[in-house]
Amino acid sequence: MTADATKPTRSDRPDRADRPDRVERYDHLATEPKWQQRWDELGLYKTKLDDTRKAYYLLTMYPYPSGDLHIGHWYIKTPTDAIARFHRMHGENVFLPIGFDAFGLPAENAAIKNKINPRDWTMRNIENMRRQLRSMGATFDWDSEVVTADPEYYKWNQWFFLQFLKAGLAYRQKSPVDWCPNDGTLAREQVEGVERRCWRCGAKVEKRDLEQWYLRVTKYADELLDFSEIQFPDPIRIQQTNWIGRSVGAEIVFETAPSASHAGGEPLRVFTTRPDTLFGATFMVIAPEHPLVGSLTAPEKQAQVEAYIAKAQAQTEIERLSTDREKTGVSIGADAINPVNGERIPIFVADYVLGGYGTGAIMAVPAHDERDYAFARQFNLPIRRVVAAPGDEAAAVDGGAYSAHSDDERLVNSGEYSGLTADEGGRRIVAMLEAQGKGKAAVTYRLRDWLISRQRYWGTPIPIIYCPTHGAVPVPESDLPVRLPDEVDYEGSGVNPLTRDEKFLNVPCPICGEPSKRETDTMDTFMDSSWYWYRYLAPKKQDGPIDLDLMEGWTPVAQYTGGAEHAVMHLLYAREFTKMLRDLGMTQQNEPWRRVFNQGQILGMDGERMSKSRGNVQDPDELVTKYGADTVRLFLMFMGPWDQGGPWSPTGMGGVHRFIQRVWALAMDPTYREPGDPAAGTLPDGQSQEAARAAIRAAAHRTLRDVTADYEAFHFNTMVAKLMELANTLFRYRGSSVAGGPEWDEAIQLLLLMLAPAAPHVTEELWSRRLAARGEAWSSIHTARWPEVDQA
RNA sequence: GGGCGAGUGGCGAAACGGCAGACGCGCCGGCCUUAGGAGCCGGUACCGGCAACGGUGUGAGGGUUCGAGUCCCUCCUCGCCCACCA
Repeated sequence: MTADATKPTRSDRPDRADRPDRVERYDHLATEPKWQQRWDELGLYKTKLDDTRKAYYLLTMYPYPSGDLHIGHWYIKTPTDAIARFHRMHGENVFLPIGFDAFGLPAENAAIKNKINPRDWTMRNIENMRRQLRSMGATFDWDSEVVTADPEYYKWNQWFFLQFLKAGLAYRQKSPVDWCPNDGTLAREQVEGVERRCWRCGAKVEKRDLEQWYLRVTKYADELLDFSEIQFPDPIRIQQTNWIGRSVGAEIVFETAPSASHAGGEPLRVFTTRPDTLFGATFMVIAPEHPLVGSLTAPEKQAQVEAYIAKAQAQTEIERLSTDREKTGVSIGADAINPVNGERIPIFVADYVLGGYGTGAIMAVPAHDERDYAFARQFNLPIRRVVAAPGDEAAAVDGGAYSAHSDDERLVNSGEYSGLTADEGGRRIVAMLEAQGKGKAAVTYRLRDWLISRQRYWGTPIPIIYCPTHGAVPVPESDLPVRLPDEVDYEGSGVNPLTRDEKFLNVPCPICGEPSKRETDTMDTFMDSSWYWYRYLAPKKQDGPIDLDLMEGWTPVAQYTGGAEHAVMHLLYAREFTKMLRDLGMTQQNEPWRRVFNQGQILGMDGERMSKSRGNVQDPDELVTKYGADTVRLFLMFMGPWDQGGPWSPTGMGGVHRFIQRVWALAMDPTYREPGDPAAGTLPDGQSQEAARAAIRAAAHRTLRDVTADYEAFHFNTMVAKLMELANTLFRYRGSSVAGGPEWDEAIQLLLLMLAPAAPHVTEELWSRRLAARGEAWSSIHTARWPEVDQA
């Protein structure tokens, strides 16, 4: 950068003009836009997808255009950009696309509040975010951009849904939602307080059963537990494993006993992980949602049971599963018969059993399960121990459940199975039940099918038409996309406006032409985010969602980076989606990505999540104007380990800024002697010239070795620290007899190359001056090759 | 409640099981300056000492080891996630 007359820098102010020893200082305001424009003109970051070089697909989670792009977005994107540049310098063909996760609830909230169209709100935010993301000098290939609210994108969500439907991977089922009489379905975050009131109108929130669409992802439960083709950080792998929650046990069929109000003989299936404790079952518990509750409940218990079910429905699953909560439940006035010994045991309905897990019913063994124990104590039910260590058989169970079983324990009080080990006894009991058709070995999962229906406007319409004679009819593929109407009137309420939109609603049945109604639910936005990186490869493709040839060459994605808050949901849904694509025959791939890294999250200065409503967002624009994009980039990498995050604090930004100025000074003016340095111009510790030259060379190559390793391991904070150390070392030699010599020159060259991925503008500027000074033709530092370590 | 992480100077943080605190901020001192909220050099874990040096130190308590910030157990505190926020 040459001194610009319109923008005086510190060094060329008039009162400085008489100071010839002053070094020209780096002016980010002039330099950064200049190079950004140059890179754009040269198309430096447009990826040729059909190139033969080694492909490196680097994917960063696309942002939600919330309208408050904050420093946290930069914290995510900046190191990713540095990784891209690092790989380019290794000669790889790097693809780093970007897009926007444009559907979702916040746009609707803003629309209702401010009476604007969600599309306008979203697109305005996207426009601003594009500008901000460009200002950081990131190497995104904008030609590949994807916006999920674009009909050309969501059309393919609909297409995928229809394929899944055909393949039997999608189905419709009733399931409960949180419902407000004024605002319709509510998200969890829209239900406030223990009172469970609507955030918008304060009305009491109810549960309502709606017909909703599911994707059959539980089909992949076992396969999802296999992580051999995907490198996850350990915590993510563990969280997904727990989420899928594979339990091995048995399904056992109890029968209801005859009573005054009931003939009996009705099968009641339970799942248990401990079939060995079947003789210890002293009662049975069914979930409030269990389909047989109504028919089994004795008339005199009816009122009590109904009241209990109503109460249970007002609670969240998290509350229901809380183990330190007092157990509640009511007897339904019916008994079940234990298939192993014919014993009659009472049936209760209790909320600690969930309708959605296992069979929605359990055999309760209070001696060997903590929850059953607590319930038994609460209701004075018998507790019978059936597993014990030798000599311990008679010991009472009163301190709590005794659930551990070790090798020296044997079954007791278990009829002909007494004396066997728990494992052996369990196996034989299951075998016996199986022979009688009263049970079988079984595996259950905590993972549930993916509920994709949302009672919202701002999402992908589910392409179904309900005909009075033909039922749920898929929209023909040729009629896709089912477009969201542009005109939308919320009438100040959260209720999905599609349900009132006559033009949208009324269509003929595709089969018979009779007047029919469109589905008004839209899709979960996790659907959008489950395949967007495939679309990046051919975002304008008209005749299909994905270019399958490019897909084979570029995916699985080499590296995916994003926030740890997505550990289970997005990162699991997307894996499921890829497996479904495979089962549709579109690909052979089993996993969407090869390697995933999770960065930490930048919180506000108050330690809370950054959001406009909390008023704790840090706007990156101010910082860029003040310090320059390079300083902000470097600071974000330097502040701590990338996977850690933490509260935002700009303290220390000045130190990074100073480092950049020092690099500038080293490269621009090696022979300058600092007047404030008593040792300026002398070699440290009375070193000989030869020793000094060797020391410079050793420092540069040692740094290269360490910095290369740090880039590879995403240890950006120590990478910056090591470059600072090298700069400090070089500063000790600045102005001395070795400064400007060949070893010095090599060290400067390495320093610039190593810094280039992290601080692309200042290094490009210094690089261009360096080439000019040598009379060499210009070429971008970002196309230079990463240097080789020479540890001579 | 459950799952997953994290606790190290005044602050952000370093540290293959091997001299704890690299690097940076802040602070203190010096230099250079008409000037300094610029730049440069030096110091800075804590307690004691002018100093050499001595003692104490990685949330608390136990354990493994020749040796533990690091590995194991118990506990405390904080953060993230728990299926309609994305």
